[in-house]
Amino acid sequence: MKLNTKSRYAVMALADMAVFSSDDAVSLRDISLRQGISLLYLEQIFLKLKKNNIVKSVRGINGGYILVKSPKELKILDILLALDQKVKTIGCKKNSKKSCNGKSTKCITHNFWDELDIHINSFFESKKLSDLLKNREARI
Amino acid sequence: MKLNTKSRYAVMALADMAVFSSDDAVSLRDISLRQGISLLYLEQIFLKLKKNNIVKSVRGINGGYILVKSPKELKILDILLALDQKVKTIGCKKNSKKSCNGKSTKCITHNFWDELDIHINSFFESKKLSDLLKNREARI
DNA sequence: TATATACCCGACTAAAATAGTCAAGTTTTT
DNA sequence: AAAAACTTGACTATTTTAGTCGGGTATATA
Repeated sequence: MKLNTKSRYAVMALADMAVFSSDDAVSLRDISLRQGISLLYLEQIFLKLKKNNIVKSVRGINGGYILVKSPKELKILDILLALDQKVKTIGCKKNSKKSCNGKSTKCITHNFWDELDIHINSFFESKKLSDLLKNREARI
Repeated sequence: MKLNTKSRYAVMALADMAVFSSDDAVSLRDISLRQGISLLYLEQIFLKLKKNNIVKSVRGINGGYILVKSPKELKILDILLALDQKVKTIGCKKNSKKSCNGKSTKCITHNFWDELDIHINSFFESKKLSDLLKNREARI
């Protein structure tokens, strides 16, 4: 049970932007160098972040990306959703279109998975990007 | 971010055992029929549950499996651990042997993933098998 | 206005994980 | 003896993941 790298790198990259924020756009090249994430991969990730209005882009020679919201307002959940990272443990059986059929023995675990989803989602909902920056060491 | 089927089926199967508990062992054949899970697959799952002392087996013609602990004492976490289902979101980068190297910018997200793990693990730690049975409908 | 920088975007692929099956047992009750 | 049920390792097809590739487009600055 783990988050995929796209989600993790997205959070990492946005945290990087928050740390190195200025009025200027932050280029993927800089993030790539600082965080050790492939530039090509970052492009793919930021495409989704842009589509989901987490960042906006500035094209051209001094271009890059800018956070749409302040780190204090940006929920981690929004980042994960932008990367299609649904927190879904899946109820009952794998392929059931309807998550439950009528037979209730098959649904013994159903409510439990729902609870788990709520538990995890509320964590991501409560955490803001700025929360990640709090405990880090002062020095770069 | 989801639990694999082995883990989910394990919880489902054990919940089934708890519901249909008696002094006798419960056969995998019965669980398979009731829960619609492949018998062969259940065998693989129960092998691990047995190795990890979640169930004990009774061989022979009226054999099957018996819960080692009562559902009230059996933590969901123990079940997941038996299936190798570590709740590890992975810190920092994928392949780093040491989860952090000295450069602290790379560890911006590190504490956050740790917090997430703790959050999820404490959920599984607090929930017992008996908790799954509470809300289910009275009728089979 | 040339050009380098940086975003844009779909398609592709290798590798790993997952879900599940198969074969060939052993044990125990009736 | 025979049938039910557990035991175990190996095998495989499918799916997912992680990441690359190629060929764009936009724009600031020299």
